[in-house]
Amino acid sequence: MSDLPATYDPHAAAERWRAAWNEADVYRADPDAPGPTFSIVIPPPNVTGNLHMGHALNNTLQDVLVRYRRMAGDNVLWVPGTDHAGIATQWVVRRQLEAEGVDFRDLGREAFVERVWSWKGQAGGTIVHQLQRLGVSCDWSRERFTLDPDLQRAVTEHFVKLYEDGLIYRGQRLINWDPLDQTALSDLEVEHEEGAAAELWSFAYPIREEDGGGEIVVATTRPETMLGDTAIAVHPDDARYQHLVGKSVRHPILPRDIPIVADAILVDPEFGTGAVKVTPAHDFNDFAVGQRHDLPMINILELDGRLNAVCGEFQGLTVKEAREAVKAKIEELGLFRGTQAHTMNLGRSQRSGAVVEPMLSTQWFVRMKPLATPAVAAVENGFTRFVPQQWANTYYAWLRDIQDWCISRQLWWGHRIPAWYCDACGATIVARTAPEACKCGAEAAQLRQDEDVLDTWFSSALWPFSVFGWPDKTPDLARYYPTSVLVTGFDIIFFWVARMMFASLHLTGTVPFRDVYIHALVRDKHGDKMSKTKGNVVDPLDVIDRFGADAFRFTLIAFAAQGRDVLWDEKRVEGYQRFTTKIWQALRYCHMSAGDADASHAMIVPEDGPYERWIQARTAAAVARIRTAIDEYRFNEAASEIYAFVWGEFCDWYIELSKTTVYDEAATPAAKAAVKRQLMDTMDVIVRLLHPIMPFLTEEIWSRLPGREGLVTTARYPEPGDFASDPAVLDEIARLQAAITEVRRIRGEMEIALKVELELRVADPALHALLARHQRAVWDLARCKVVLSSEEPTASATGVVGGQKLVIPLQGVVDLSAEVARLDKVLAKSDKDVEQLRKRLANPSFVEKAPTELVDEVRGKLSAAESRRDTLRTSRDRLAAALSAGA
RNA sequence: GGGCGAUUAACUCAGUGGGAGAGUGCCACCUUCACACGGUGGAAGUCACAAGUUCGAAUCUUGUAUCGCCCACCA
Repeated sequence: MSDLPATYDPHAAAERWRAAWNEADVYRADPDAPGPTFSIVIPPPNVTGNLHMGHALNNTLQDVLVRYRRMAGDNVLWVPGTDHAGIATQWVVRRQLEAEGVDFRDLGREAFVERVWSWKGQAGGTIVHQLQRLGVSCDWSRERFTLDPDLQRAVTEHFVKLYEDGLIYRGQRLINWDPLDQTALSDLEVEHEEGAAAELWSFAYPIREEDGGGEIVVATTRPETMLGDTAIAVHPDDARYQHLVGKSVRHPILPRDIPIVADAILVDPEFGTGAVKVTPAHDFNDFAVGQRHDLPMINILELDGRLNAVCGEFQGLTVKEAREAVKAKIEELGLFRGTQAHTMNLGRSQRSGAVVEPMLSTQWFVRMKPLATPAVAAVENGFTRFVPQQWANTYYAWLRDIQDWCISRQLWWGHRIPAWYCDACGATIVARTAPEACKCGAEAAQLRQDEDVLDTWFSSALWPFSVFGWPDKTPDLARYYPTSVLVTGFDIIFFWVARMMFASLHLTGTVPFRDVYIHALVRDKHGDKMSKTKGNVVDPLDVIDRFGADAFRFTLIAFAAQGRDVLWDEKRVEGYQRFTTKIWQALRYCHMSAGDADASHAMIVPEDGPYERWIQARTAAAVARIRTAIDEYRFNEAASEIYAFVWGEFCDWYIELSKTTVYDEAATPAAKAAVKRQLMDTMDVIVRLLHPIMPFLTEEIWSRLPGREGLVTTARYPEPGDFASDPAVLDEIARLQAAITEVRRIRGEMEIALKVELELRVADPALHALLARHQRAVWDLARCKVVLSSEEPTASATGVVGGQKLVIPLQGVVDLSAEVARLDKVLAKSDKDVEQLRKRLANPSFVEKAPTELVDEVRGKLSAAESRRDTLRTSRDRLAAALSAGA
């Protein structure tokens, strides 16, 4: 195999293997195929989206699970797709039209929606292609879009069912209004900006003359809303105001009187003046007061956020302008009563950034309490499990204190609400298909469908089963639903996870997924959230371009410790890119030394040498640890186990040990064949273990291993039982490694080059026999000749392995005072070990109460440490004495 | 106001009851026939602080400090 390139080209490999997977159609699921079922639905990215670090992490995690389960023999399905993302998408196209000088409203609904679809056809696939560059193994034949006809049908079914069950209603309520997008928003779509500077501005309402005159002072951060005030509230126990309850004040600007009411819930008598202006149509707390006291609710705003006709002279002003104008007017009327600095939280639309106005509006709502209760119970009872578990608390907290969900949006792009209003009788008809006629006899022409569309998340909530064709009973639904696991970020537990839970429970009678793996956010290396304004955004595609998808994916996985944010540090990718190089170089070695090896897979254990048995036993242990780690969603652990095995055991030790045979001209062909086969077999195992994390590299290597058929992506994932375990050989090689390391340490610290050949004297026959058996390895790795001898020349270096002394004569090799200095250093450590162990055993309650095995273990350690210390000390003293005698 | 999380080597992070690890960086030596994107060895930490539980605490409890996030929102 001399045609093996000197380096790995991740880009060529990605191209090649993506095409090969497609060609072989290996990720298409078959509901009739055998095996345990493993299914995942992708968190559908917005169709307008571009791949960001969050997507990269999220999808790499899913891909690791999916590739692993597939190789492990499961019947795996990973459903991909995108979300129509109502507001976001409407905005993209709206801006495009504006750039062309067209106001989207002039285009009309039908033409606009058509335009969005055509945009989707051209540009909507961007994120899908970007995901593919990451190497994800979705079943693309099952790709779904939340506005596909099937999924629209599911949404309609969802709406109608909830309506029929009394869980959806239409009503006039206070909602969050985005004056820029001119649509209602749910509570979740409003983000609260903390600590906005504001002023608490006080003014007086004059009490009616017939009620005794005088004034009552209120404070507000929003003076303009006084135009919609319909009450003044005071605390019922507040002595200052008790006599005024039931009386009225005169509105200083508008021609109306306003009652003074007592409300213990709203009013804190300690705060401000203890009197509160009440604007039920523009404040959530005030709205509740209005309901309690049956107050009129006066809407003062147009849909674009400007003041309406109710406001008289202020009509047409923006809220901001009106604030100043009202203040000026009140000062002019002599009613201004002072101001003080104040901080408040400002609600902004998540999408548009506009300041959200609480507004009285007729909208559709989902009654949440009856839906939330079973959703909480399902997690409490373990039908769905959060990983890490702590996120269940977040989920509970939100669902237990939930408000009704406003689901109608004043947009054109989305699922149209399946409700019709009869012009003749005013009836509301909710139906799965457009009704032919009204009960009152009115014909279809007199029925108008609701103009609004549904919150995007109303359709996302169905994703785990709508993608399978629900409400039809499809084979996919039967086989793959409920899904195995949902992998997502904590930021959408409320938006999405909770909603999928209650929608699934209500509509399908089952939880949508067994596990929810919640991963963290990807931040920059300082822990800051990546954002365009901060300019710290890392583009995953750029990382892939520079380092390759394999190194990028490995980095994400290695960073993905449970419950922790991922702090992006490019240095780490560089490190893992080196890991790909290392593996590639290992492959080159295997080929150079074993290119003509027998291609057979068979592991013929009895004929194998000790190093082959050793690496097999180590492989068994590594495989077990790696499988367990992935099974338990400890991704970073799986990554570091593979890394440590490949680099620290296979490359550092097995490959080096294999050279004792590979480069030994005297070795028998059978011995060489066994080593060559082992090299290839271990590469084979490594590549299969690593495939879920580094799919392209491993596929490339697999294709270059002799005798391996097909694709690694369809190969079997290794199991610990595939490899012979051999405790005796593990112990033997551990001693060999310890001896080699001890010699290397002496060489390193005393700066004795490897080309200086040394003698390694061992007095213990057993240890000598062991090292002599591995003389070739000791020679290759430490340049020592092993000798059985209890003679210790004064000029020697001393080491200890397994309680036995190693002596290395150094006469003429090195300055012996260096060995004294080295031994002093080692002794200091050794003394400390002994001291610590003694201290532990000196504690009677430790000996008494700690488990016997542990106490025995510590005793063993102590005697080993003491013997080691004594050995070293004797040598050190002898050498020091000789030196001073000689000097 | 309520809740959650973090604080471990210079840096980025693992480590959920038995005496602290990795990668990067640093120092020394080595161009030895897979790899200098390498090898070998080394230095480096009162595990934020305080108290408690325990024979034993980075790990469990409580408190404190600092940082971050989520929820609620006294006008």
